[in-house]
Amino acid sequence: MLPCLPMPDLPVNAPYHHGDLRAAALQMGMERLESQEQPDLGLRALARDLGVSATALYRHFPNKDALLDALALEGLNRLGWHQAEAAKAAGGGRAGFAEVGVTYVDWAVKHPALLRLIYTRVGKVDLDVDDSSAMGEAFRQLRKGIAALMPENLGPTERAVATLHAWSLVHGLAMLILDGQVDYDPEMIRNVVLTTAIGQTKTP
Amino acid sequence: MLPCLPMPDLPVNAPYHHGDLRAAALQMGMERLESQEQPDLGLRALARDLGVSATALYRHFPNKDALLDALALEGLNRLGWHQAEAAKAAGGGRAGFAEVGVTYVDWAVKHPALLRLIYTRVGKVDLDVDDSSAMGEAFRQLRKGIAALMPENLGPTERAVATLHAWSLVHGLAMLILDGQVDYDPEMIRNVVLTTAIGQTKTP
DNA sequence: CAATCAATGCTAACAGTGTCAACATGAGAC
DNA sequence: GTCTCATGTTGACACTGTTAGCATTGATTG
Repeated sequence: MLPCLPMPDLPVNAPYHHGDLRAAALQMGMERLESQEQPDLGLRALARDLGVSATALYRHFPNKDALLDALALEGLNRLGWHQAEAAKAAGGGRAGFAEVGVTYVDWAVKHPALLRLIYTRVGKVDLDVDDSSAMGEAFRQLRKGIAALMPENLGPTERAVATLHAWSLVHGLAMLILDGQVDYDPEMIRNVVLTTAIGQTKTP
Repeated sequence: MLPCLPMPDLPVNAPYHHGDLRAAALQMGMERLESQEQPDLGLRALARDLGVSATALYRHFPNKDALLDALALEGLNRLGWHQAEAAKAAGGGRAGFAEVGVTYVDWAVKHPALLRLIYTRVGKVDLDVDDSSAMGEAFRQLRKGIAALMPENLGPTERAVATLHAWSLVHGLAMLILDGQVDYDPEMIRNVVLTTAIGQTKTP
């Protein structure tokens, strides 16, 4: 019910004359991503609510896509950090593994617009070419975090398969819940994640 | 290189005086979804290339969303039909199950824009309220097709868990491939899908 | 301290979009 | 033959992303 957040202490950094517009724009975009399901991230709309001209943002982002990429990167870093924390807290073993999966889905449910933005944006970045991009690096870290949960007695390919399996599973689960295909039930998710035989090979 | 497709035999149905514009619009939208990764489905752009006025489409669709919904529904029906065919051809057992999973991912790779549209659109439809919508029905059928692949000696809840697991897995796999996170390798996918223990319960 | 310069912001404008209201056209029904 | 309703068109409004050119300000020099 607070139409305008009353804290005046938002100058995160004030290196230039009117305030840190770039940080302010990212913060406002992030707030919208957190509070609305389908946030309006238009340049003009953002600039208007920031009390600034329509084209002022072009001094900080080359175009709209760059702004969205920056927001997606920030979201990806938050997700990666959150997952790392969960993995640390849950410990190893199947139970801990399931817990981390539940954590992923839980985060997705709590930040639906942000997760959608992440996976919308990362699809448009050419990760093969711009391999050293911040986006690619953040994703590599996320994947590494998932791989770290795997049992240690696996070969490299088995490990890769298991990592891909886990990632696909929780990601698909999150997407289906976000799209309203499945109700969000942590117990159900725990069961689904546990329905995985790590290390099983292809021999039928 | 054909600016105007020269086949005059596109009157799928010609009940009114200028031709079946609705069908023509859907056909053109579908062609763009099939041939381009990020197709331009704007109303004006479509109307222009259809040789028709910008607002003519409003006689057939209440707004842009309705057009996109219609395209998504058509895509969903095609996907469901394709999956049903694959399930019929693959037969039962773990191998057949994996084959159907590979088929799903394969379809997604071949129709990336269409699959994205489907899952973008279905998220905006309120399936709880409009439960009898064509979209909801098509999705229910897809889910039913997946459930039919499960072994028959499972209880209803185990069946639900296994179905959700399978659906999440292939959907997440498809999304990760579409987003460039994972290379498309059918053998890899087969392995990942096989890394699933159907019927395993939650007891650790 | 004063002058310069680059960073930052503003205005005006262009092309494009979705959407509405009002008007025109034509095919089929009486 | 006339009427009517479905279909298509024109014009307009409020948006959007983006660019070019001009204004301002803070910091960096001499």
